[in-house]
Amino acid sequence: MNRELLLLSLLRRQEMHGYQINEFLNRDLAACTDLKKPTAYFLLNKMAAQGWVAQEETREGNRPPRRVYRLTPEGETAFQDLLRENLASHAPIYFDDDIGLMALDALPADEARALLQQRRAGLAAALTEAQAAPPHGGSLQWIIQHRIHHLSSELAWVDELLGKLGQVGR
Amino acid sequence: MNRELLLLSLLRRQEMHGYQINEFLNRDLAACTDLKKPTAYFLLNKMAAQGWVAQEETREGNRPPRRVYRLTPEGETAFQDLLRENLASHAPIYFDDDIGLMALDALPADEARALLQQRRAGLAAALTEAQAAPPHGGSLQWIIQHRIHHLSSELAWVDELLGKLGQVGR
DNA sequence: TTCTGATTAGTCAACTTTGACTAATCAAGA
DNA sequence: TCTTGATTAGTCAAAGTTGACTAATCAGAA
Repeated sequence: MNRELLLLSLLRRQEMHGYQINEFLNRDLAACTDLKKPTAYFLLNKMAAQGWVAQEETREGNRPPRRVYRLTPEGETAFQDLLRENLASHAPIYFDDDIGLMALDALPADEARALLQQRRAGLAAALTEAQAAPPHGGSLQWIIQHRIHHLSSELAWVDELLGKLGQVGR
Repeated sequence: MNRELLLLSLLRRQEMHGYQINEFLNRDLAACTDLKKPTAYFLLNKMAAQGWVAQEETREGNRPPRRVYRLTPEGETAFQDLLRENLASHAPIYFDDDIGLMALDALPADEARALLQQRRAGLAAALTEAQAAPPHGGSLQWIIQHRIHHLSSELAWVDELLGKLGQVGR
């Protein structure tokens, strides 16, 4: 449902055509979601069938035609319902990412530590990059701050883990 | 790929039949993954076709027959490859959960805060529950500790957010 | 003038995931 | 004796997701 909410919240601010939506997803939201173009169209069509968004074909000058998507009143209601649900609940926290930790003993301790060091480096790089971006005052500011918060937390966790493994492993 | 890794790491420790696997997923791993029964069978069949796991039908006494899945040598190799990849990389961090924060201004500030308080309460309950479980020494210990770490971090984040919204909102 | 890349529209087949369902055996309670 | 719930096996249609692809217009570079 959160992907519908994302699209509805974009359209709520201003009507957009598909290319615009996908540019926004790729440019501004790439770090925050993995919603991709065919899925976006799939969901837009689904929501159009539900009456949450309306499509209108327009054309300016000789430019390629645009199909503009905008929110209907039903869409606004759905948006508010989804928003309330989204704010009130936290995502279940799954750690597919951590599954390897179930089987740490399958590798030599040295190799496992080296691999986790690689993970650490990747996290540190992502954190540096996220922090380097200029402070953002727009609608994405909370998401960006959460991302930084989370990356810091993950980095601290890997360090803690490496510390514990270091003690045990030698 | 991480779901394959999960199944392979289970089978690596001991061969298992489907019911056992799904019981383990529902009982012990429910908080860590959302891998569900039909997906598990789908992946087991796929990996069987790839030669990573072998199936064998057994029957004890009058009990219903069992189809036992076990790792092949190719499966062991695949397991190690996936494990190395898993340990060395961090999951991309997507915040479908946070999408509502893009549209906070769509609700009265008071209501938004109240909804986030609900989220906070849910996180706090999950954290209490996770911490209440007796310290776990088995293969899940790191995952459980990561879960606790993450829940604490999320709780701190929501508190920080509520603090900032409180200042702005009045 | 031709070619490349941005702008606009998607589509499609293949893959993955899931809620809901079927089917059989056996132990134990009512 | 009958019913319920655990143990064992899944299946299936429907929904969601994605990599790769097509098609048209226009501005600007070569």
